[in-house]
Amino acid sequence: MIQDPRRMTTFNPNDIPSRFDFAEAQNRIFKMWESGGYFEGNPESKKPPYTVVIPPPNVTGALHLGHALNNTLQDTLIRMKRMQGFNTLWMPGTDHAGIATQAVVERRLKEDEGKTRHDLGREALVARIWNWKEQYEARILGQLKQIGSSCDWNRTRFTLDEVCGRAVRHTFFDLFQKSLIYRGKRLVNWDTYLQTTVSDDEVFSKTVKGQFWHFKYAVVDPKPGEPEYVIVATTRPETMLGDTAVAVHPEPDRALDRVASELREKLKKSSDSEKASVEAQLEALAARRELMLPKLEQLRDMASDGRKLSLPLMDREIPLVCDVWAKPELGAGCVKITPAHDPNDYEVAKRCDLPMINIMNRDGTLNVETGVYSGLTMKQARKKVVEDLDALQLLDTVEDREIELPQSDRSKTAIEPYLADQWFVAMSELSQSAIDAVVEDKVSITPKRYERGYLDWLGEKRDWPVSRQLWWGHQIPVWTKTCESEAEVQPLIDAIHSLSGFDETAAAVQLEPCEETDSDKRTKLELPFASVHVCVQSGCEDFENALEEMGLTREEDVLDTWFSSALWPHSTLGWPEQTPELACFYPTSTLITSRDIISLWVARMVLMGLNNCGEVPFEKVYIHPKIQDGFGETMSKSKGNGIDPLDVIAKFGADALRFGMAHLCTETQDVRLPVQFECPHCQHSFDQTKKNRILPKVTCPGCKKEFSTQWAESEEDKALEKGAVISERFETARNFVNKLWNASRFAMLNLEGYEASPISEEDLTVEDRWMLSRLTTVSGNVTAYLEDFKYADATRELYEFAWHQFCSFYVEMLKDRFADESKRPHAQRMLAYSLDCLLRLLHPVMPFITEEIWQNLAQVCPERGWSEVATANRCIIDAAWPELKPVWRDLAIENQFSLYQAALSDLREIRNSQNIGNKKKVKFSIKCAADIGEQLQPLGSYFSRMANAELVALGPAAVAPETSATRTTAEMEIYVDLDGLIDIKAEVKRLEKEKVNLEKSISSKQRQLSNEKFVAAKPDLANEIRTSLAQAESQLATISDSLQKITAKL
RNA sequence: GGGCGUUUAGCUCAGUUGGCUAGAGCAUCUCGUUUACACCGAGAGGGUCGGGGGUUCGAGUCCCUCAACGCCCA
Repeated sequence: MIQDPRRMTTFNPNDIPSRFDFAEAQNRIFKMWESGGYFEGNPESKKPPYTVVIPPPNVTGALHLGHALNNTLQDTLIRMKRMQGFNTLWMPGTDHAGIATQAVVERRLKEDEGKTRHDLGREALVARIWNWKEQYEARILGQLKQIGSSCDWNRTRFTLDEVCGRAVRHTFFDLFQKSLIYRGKRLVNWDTYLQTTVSDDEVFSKTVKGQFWHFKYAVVDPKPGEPEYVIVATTRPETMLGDTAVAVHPEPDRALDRVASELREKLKKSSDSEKASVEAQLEALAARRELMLPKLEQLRDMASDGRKLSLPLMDREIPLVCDVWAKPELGAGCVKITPAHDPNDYEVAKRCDLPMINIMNRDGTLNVETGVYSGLTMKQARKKVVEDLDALQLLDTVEDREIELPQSDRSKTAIEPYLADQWFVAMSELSQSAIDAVVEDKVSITPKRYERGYLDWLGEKRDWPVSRQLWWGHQIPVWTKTCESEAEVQPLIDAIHSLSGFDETAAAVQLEPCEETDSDKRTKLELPFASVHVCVQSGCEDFENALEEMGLTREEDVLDTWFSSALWPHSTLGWPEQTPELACFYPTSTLITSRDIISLWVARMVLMGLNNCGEVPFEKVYIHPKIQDGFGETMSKSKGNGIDPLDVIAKFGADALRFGMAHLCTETQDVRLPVQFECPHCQHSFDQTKKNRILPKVTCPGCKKEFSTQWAESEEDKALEKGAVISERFETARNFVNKLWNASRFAMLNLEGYEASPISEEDLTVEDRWMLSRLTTVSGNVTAYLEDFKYADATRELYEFAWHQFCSFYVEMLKDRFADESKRPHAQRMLAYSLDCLLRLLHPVMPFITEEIWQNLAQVCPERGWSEVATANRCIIDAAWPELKPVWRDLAIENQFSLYQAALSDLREIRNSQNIGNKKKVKFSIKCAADIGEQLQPLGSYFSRMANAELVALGPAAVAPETSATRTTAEMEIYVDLDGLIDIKAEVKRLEKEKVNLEKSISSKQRQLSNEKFVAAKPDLANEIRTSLAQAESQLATISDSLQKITAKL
C-alpha cells in the first residue's frame, strides 16, 4: 500500500477499474498540466524553440470534426517536440471572421426581433457581436481543451483584440506609406442583402434555368445598304438600362479562323463518341462563316466609322465599338456593354474608354439613372424592361438556357457586380516575395502537390480588395476630405502637416484624383478635383480628433478579415513591439491547416510576414485531408451530417477521438467517415441516411423509441431526448485505449515488490531481446513518421506493436516468468522499462491515458531505467522522448522470434480446425534442421501457455506420431499428436487445400526460374526464389506424405 | 474549360524503388468466460486491385485511353 499524493488516498493496484474512466480523468489531468505550467513557452529558455500557431477558428459557431482533426495533428506534433526537449509554444486564438460573424448575428437579430442592423446602429450592433463572440469563443476554447490541446492558453489571442489591432494598424500604415495600399473604383461583388462587398472567395455560382433574350437596337441614320437594327442578346435584360456601347469584333474573319482551328485541334484529340459532335460544330461554323462574315465585316466597318445606336427606353445614343470580347461565332456577333455591372464589360470599357453608368442603389434597387425604372428591384425591372421592349417591337427572340448565377456564400442571395470605391493592396511585389519563399524552399509545403496552386494563385498578382462595408472588423484608419478644386489641395495638405502631432511616423498622406466618368458628369455640375487621404498610426487619438475638426471624416469600412489573419504568426507574438516572444518564437516552425485556405491565408501570411518581419512566418506547411461523411459529402451542420467532437469525446473519450483522427490522416486522400445516429434511450447506433439526417425526430430501429435531432423545432419534438451524431469508426481506437489500460493494469498488478536496479544484459532472454529490438525499430519509425507528418503510419505502427507484439506476446510470456521467483525481479524491470517506453511513444497521440498510467506506474515503480536507474519524471507530458540504442535492433533475434510465432500459429490453427477444446492439452513435435531447433529451444516452453501444447520432440530426429495433424512452414514440419482426437475429414480437407496452394506457388516459382531473361537480370532474386522453391517442394512432399497416410485411415 | 486527387474484401483504408500465395481494422462465420482486458482470445471465409490497351521476363504499382466520383481555380 502506497500513499498517493495526488488523491490523498491509498494506491492499491487491485482497485484499478478494468476500464479507463476517461470522463473523470480528462478534466483532472488537463487541470494538472495547465496549473503545472507545462503548456507555457518560455522566451527566456535556452532550449531550441519550436512554435506552432493555431489556425484560429472562426467565432461563428462551434467546432466540428475538421477542427478536431486539425488540432489533434498540431497537438501531437507539439507534444512530441516538447518531449524531444524543445522550448515549445503552441499559440492559440480565434478569428473574428468579419462578414461571417456579422451575418450570423444580423440573421438572429432579424429572426428574434425583426430588426436590421440599421435599426440598432453601429455601436449597438458591434456590442452585440462582441457578446456573441464571448459566448462562442468560450465554447470553442473549451472544446479545444477537451480535445487535449496543449496550447499556451495564457497567450490566447483574438484577431480583433488590442494586440492584433495594433499590428493591423501598423501594417496598414506601412503599406499606405509605401503606396502599396490605394483607393480606387472597381467592379466588386456586391451582396445586396448584407450591403457589402464580398470577396471572390465568398462567391459561389449556381446553375439555374434562365432565358437568353435578343433585343433590337436601332442604328442611328443608317447609310444605304446598312442594317436598320443590330441584335444583341443577354441573360439580364434589365442591365440594358446601363448600356454604354455595343461591341463587334475588330477582325471577324480571323476570329472565326481561330475558333475553327481550335475545333480541329479538339477533333484530333477527341474520342470516337465525341467526334461526330465536333465535326457538326465545324460544319456549322463553316456555314456561318459563309452566311455571316459579310455582315460582321460590315458591322466592324460601321463601328470604325463611328456609327451610333439608339438605346431603347433610355433615349440615349451609344457607340458601336470594336473589341475582341465580341464573339463572331455566337448569335448576331454583337454584344451589349454594361461596364458598371459586368466584369467583362468593365474590361471592355477600360480598353475602349467608355463611360460607366451605375444603375443600382446599395440595396439592389435601381437608382435615378434609370428614370422611370428607378426604385424597382432587379426582378421587377427585368419584367418591365422586357414588356416595354416588346411593346416597342424591339424584342426579337427568347431562348431557354442554363445560366450561371453568382451567389453570396454569406447571405445566399444573388451577387450583383457593382462599381464602388474600395481600398486595395497592390500585390505585385508582395506576391513575388511569397513566390520566391516557396521556390527557394524557405517555406516547404507538404504534400508537395499543393505548391502548384499556391504559386499559380500568387502568380496572378491580382490586387487585393481589402475594404468591407461592415461594422465588425478593423475599421480602416484613414481620414478623408474631398477637395472641390485644385486650389484647395495644397493648403489642406499644408494644414495637415502643420497639425500638432504630425510626423512621418504617425501620419501619411495620399492624394486620389477623382476619375471622370460619364455618370459623374451628368449628375453633378462640378466634379470634385481630388480626395486627400490621411492614414494615421495607432495611439494618435489627439491627431485624429484634430483631423476631424478640420473636416476630414474617417473611412467607415472595415478590413477584410484575412488582413488580420495574414499577420497572425507575428501579431500574436506582439509585433510591432520587438518582444522577447517575437525574438524567440518567430519564425514559427510548422503550420498545419486545410487546403481550402492555402491561397486565402497561407500565401498571405507568407507575404505579410516577409513584409513586416523580413522573414518567412513558418518553415513548414502541412496540409491535412478533409473529412467527408459516408456519402463523400463534406460535413456541415446545415446538412445535418456534422459530428460534434464533444459527442465523440463523451462516447469514446478524447484519446480515442485523437487516435481515430490521426489514424485517418493518410497522405493521398480525403477520408470518409460514415455517420451514425446514437439512440439516447438504448445507445443503439445506426447509419445516417440522406433522408433521416434532415428530420426533426427519428425512430430508433432498435428500441422503436423516438428521439430528437438538431432540427427539432416544435415543442413536442424538443421534448424528446436528443440523439447524438457520432461515428463508429472511433470504436477501434476506443478498444485500443481499453487494451492499453488493461495491459498497464496487468503491469501494476504484477509489479508488487518491484525493486529498482539497472538491467543486467546477462539476464536478457530471447523474448527480452526481441522486445528491445522491436521497441527500437518502432520508436525510430514513429519519430520519423511524425516528423514527416505521416500520422496514419505512426498510429498503425503503434497499434500493431502495442497490441500484437507487446500485449499478445511479450506480456503473455512474462506471465510464466513472474511465476518463477528467480526470474521475477528481472522480468519486472523489463516490464516497467518497456511499458515506460511505450507510454512515451503513445503520449503525443493519446495524452490522457498515457499520463494516467504514467502516474499510476510511479506508484509501484517510481524509479526506472536501463543502465542507470532514476526517478521518473512527475508527468509524462515533459518526459524525454524515447531514444533507444540502435544496437538493440537485431534482425537475427526478430527472425528467431518469428520462427516461434509461425509454429504457434500453426498449432493454433490445428486446434481450431480439429476442434480441440482449450482445456485439452496436446503433444506435438517439430521436425527441422539442427540450427532451427537450437533457435526454437529457448522459446519451447511458451507453447504450453500460448497454445496449451507440449513440445515433445524438436530437431532433425523428430518423427510424426502415428495419428497426427501436419503443418509445414518454410523451415519446419509440425506434427500434433491426435491419438483419439482426430477429425480425419477435416484434416484431409485442410491438407488438400494446403497442397493446392503449394502447387500453385511452386509452379509460379518454376515459371519464373525458367525465364532466362529474369534469371540473368536479377540473379540475387532468382537465388532467393530457388531457395524458397526448394522449401516449398519439401513442404509439398511432407504434406503429400501426410495426406496419403491419413487418407488410408478413412 | 483548366488543374489536382481518388477508384484495391460488404464498409473504411494500407500497399516503398515494378518481384514469392495482395494486407489491416470493422462487419460476417466457427470455437472459447485459461484471473489484465468480451471494449477480450484463437481461427476461418471473403479481392479477375474501376474497364480496355501498352511497356516489361514480370504490372495493384509505370505509360496511354475510357468511365465514375471528389475538390480547387475560371
